[in-house]
Amino acid sequence: MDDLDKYIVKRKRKSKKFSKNFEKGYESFKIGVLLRQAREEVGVTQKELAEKMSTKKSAISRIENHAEDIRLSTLKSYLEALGKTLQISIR
Amino acid sequence: MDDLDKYIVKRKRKSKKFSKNFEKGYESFKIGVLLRQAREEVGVTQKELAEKMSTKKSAISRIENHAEDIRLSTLKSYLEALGKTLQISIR
DNA sequence: GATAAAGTTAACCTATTTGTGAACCAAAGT
DNA sequence: ACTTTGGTTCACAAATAGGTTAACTTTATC
Repeated sequence: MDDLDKYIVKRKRKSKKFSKNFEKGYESFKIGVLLRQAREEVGVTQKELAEKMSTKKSAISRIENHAEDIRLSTLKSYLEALGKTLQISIR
Repeated sequence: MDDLDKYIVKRKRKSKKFSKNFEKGYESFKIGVLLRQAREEVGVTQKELAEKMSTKKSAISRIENHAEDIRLSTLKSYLEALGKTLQISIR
């Protein structure tokens, strides 16, 4: 079981809402996890990232956990602050 | 000169703002053009698309021309209404 | 087990996106 | 010339994302 799986099990225990959203496969949730993974890969804290994005750590946490939707510009800026880029394509 | 090029030349003639945004390479603009291309490829009108998205043709036009930013969910629903899917990846 | 660092959540407020209706333009067909 | 169809733009209302602060929890470190 990898780290992501562990994390999911843990969150499911803690939060009914999280669990339900996860079953439904909400995009919102998935993008949050993707972003968190990207951040942890780079090894930067929410606070550090927040500073680069000129916002607060609480906003980062919200994006990674709660946020129902996200603007494209926010997505881009989150990733660019990590030195990554967003690839978008249409299939 | 392909259709996209022709379209861009035409819009530049008509609109200073469009032209300036295009030079700057705003994401917002590019995504609109991408979406319009996808729609035209499928051969559906703004009105038809709007109906599938439960919205109005004016909203579609705004997304394709004006919109400065867009929500991920809106992007997804636009494309899904065309029978396409959005691929997102992080580099 | 106290302290600090990292993360979560809630509340409030503001900014922005999206819904909507109406007026308008251009092109195409009648 | 009139009508229809597709598209654009504006103005206003409604919905929602994001900024901010503060209190709280968790985890790590001493």
